[in-house]
Amino acid sequence: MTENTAAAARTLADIQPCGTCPVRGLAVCGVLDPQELYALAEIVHELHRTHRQSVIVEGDEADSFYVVTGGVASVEKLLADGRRQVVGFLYPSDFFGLAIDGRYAYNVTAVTNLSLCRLDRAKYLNLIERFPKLEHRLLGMASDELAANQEQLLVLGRKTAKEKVASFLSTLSERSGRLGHARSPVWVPMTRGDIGDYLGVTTETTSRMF
Amino acid sequence: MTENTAAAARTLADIQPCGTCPVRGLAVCGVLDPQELYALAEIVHELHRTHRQSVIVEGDEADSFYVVTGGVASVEKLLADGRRQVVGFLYPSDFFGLAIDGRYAYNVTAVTNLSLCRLDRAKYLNLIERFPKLEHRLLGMASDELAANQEQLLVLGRKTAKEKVASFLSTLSERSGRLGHARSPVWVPMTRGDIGDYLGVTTETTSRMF
DNA sequence: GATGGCATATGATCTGTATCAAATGGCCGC
DNA sequence: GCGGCCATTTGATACAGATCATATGCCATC
Repeated sequence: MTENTAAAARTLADIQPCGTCPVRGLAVCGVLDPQELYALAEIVHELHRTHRQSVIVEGDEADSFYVVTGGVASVEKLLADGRRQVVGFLYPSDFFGLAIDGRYAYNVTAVTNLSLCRLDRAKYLNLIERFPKLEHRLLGMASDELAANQEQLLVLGRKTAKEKVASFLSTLSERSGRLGHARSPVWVPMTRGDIGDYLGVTTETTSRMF
Repeated sequence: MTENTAAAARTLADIQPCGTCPVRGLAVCGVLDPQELYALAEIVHELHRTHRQSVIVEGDEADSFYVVTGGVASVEKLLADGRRQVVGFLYPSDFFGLAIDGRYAYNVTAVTNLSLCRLDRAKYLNLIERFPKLEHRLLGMASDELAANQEQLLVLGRKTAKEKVASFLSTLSERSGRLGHARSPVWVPMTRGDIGDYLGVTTETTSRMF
């Protein structure tokens, strides 16, 4: 791969914004080679959010897929009386936008300053038909997410508050490592309230366990 | 569709065991038309289990996919000290076998008498290359499962014991409807212990809430 | 530099569910 | 038909974590 880097970089730099995307290798996009990447870059729109701004809202018509390119977001579900469950945190290279019956079943909200790519759903489905490996990759990522969710079910259902916080920190640490950052100390951008709502405990309990 | 049924049935009856499978339309297999189904039927092995027998064990090498054709199974994760979290219940037409790093991350155990199809993973992946719609369907089913798991995270993290049992029963009822059975009364084949381990409460609490 | 709004921390009390303990009833094997 | 094994139910008590209350510190805004 080394001898190709210089040539590939010249080509890639021309494909905007995807060619120079910092998370291309890790995201769905990583399976496309440079000439295929053109097709993707054509349907990509960049967008940005700041703390607490929402990206998608439960019940919205699901017309897009998204990839996080920078910052952290939370995926959350709400109960009618205001109780909130944070279902997961999204980091650079994570995607979201899968839907049930054409609608999103969760909110996605910016935790920090957030950069995203939006992909028009119909155009993306077209692309998938041209490049089946995109769908293969998507299934792989969905499968990973499924496993992570199952692990989180174990945490929520069967662990004590202290164990929950420990699991949370160790997951953050592991993810930090996967993204190429230090495994320790970990950067914890979300509030105690966010963490509590992720772990199924209160803000106070979260604070005490830290 | 009506005028084709007789002709198709003659053809389908020849494709064993898939042609006469009771859940073919609902499972992954539903996207294949009769001549494609031959290819699937060739790699399918049927197997059976009874109450409490295990199908796959956490850590096993993930060399197969499975489809439930009859009965109910539980998907569970264990902690070293024996605490158990039931991550979901599998009904006819459900599939399982997705893996992380080539190994299963959960146990699957028969709740009732259970019938399954086993698909050799490598052969199945070959089939997916021949019929990309198989992968598309798999992604759709994984996406549904993801949504169900997120809903369950909300239940485990934020609902009271009484609400948990209510959610459980209403999910069972809905699933029963989707499989073409009565929505009420619901058939509850799993023990109070299984339900408790699914809802993150004890057997006693489950019993009291019923 | 004062003011208001959050996030966090920490203390006191309350409560939902766990835990411990029997009792009951159904089912299977002998 | 009897004995033993489970699943389930029900009761009494304990405790982890919720709830309520207050304090502290940090910014952002004026």
